[in-house]
Amino acid sequence: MSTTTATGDRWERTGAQARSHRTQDAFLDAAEELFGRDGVAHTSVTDVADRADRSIGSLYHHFTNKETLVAAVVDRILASLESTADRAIDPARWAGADITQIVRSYAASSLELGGQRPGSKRIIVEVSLTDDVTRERYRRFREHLEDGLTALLIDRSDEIGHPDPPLAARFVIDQLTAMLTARLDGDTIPTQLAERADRAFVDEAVSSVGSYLRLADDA
Amino acid sequence: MSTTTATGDRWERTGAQARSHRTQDAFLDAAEELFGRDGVAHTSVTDVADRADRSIGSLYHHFTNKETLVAAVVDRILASLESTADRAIDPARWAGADITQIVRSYAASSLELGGQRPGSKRIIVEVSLTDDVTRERYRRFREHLEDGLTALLIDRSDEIGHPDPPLAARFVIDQLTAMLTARLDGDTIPTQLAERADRAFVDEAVSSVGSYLRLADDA
DNA sequence: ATTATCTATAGATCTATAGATAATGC
DNA sequence: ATTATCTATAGATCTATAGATAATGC
Repeated sequence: MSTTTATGDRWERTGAQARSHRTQDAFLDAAEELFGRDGVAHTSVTDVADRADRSIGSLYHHFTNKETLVAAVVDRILASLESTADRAIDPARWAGADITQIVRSYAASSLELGGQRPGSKRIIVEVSLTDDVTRERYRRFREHLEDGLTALLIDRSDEIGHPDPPLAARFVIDQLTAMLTARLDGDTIPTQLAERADRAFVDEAVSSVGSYLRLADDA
Repeated sequence: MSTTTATGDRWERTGAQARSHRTQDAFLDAAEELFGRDGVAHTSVTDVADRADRSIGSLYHHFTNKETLVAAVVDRILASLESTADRAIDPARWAGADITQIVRSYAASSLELGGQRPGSKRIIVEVSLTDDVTRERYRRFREHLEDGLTALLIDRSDEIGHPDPPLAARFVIDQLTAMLTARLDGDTIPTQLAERADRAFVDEAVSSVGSYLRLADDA
């Protein structure tokens, strides 16, 4: 029947032929694009098949139902985010770097990654509305990323002039994440944050972090 | 036929009987609740009629189609937000208040209002995805609110130690708005911002604003 | 021989309407 | 007399399947 199986409502690729692999990717690419642009609920499986230049019958050969297709798209997005986050918070990567460098790099690369795939987050947020598994996995991803970044800052407590370094580190990462989210959401929160050029925005964000933490070279 | 007319795709109440008024409110209340909880796309007009304890025929007597019902709900939400914002940024209201008081009040009342109706924003964001008029109106609302708040701060430039008060005021309002948004989105961005108690969060946000602006009583 | 794809369509769900019945208020 | 409401259902749209045809790779 189908070459996909739902393991605990999740998705697993089990295609045999090389053609199968290409077709599944074509469906996933088409689905991700349309889901991100028009929303999952407003995109029909027929739309996805048309966009992928394949038939609706072929789509249902590869995916049990629309839910499975959505889960596959979500899984691909989250897996990519998770691996990026793992690399970003690896202490070894930041050996020798100071807080300003870490913060600047986090802000700049978030904007770059988020700007490349603006629909990804929209998909995750929409699916999370009704799917507990996705909501929880997304929450864990962000928690993992923020915890890792906070730890990088706490490891550099000697640079922090704020009287409570652990609390200040945590707050500053939350604050920065909120600003990056606002800026990346664009249509959702399009204020001055969205209008200012990326570089100027990062500069001001880094400066704000520095003054709140009372970094050594700031005093 | 119908007692609603679509004026430029917008909605106008034209009910005659007292009963009509009550029924329209019942439909709007039911729709707002379900739209906010399950999403507009996942809520059928039948769901709305059932929730309002009225028939589908009655719903279509009052609203031309689902789109008109959605527009009516959106209009009610935005009108409420707009009037709240107008009151919040009235300079007369803040005569004698300093920056810290303004910022604290903005943060506290945003959290209070947003917490009362968590679904409102979700509805606006979902509708904005496909409706240009709503997206633009929501953007204008936020721009108006942020411009007003920024002006209140700039009027108090003598309190600001930052070398560029207009830029600093603008940045700080953006930053604060981003944090409030993150906190209110709860499920969307549930990190430490969401876990900390409202009062502690407001305290830390106000303190952060103070240190970035280099407020007089902070130096 | 097995796997992938296509066309055609069944089945489910949702929006919207028609026409009959009930309530309102002059 | 006018307005509001209800029941029943038509019409549109979407998901999913059946069965025939084409391509793959041992």
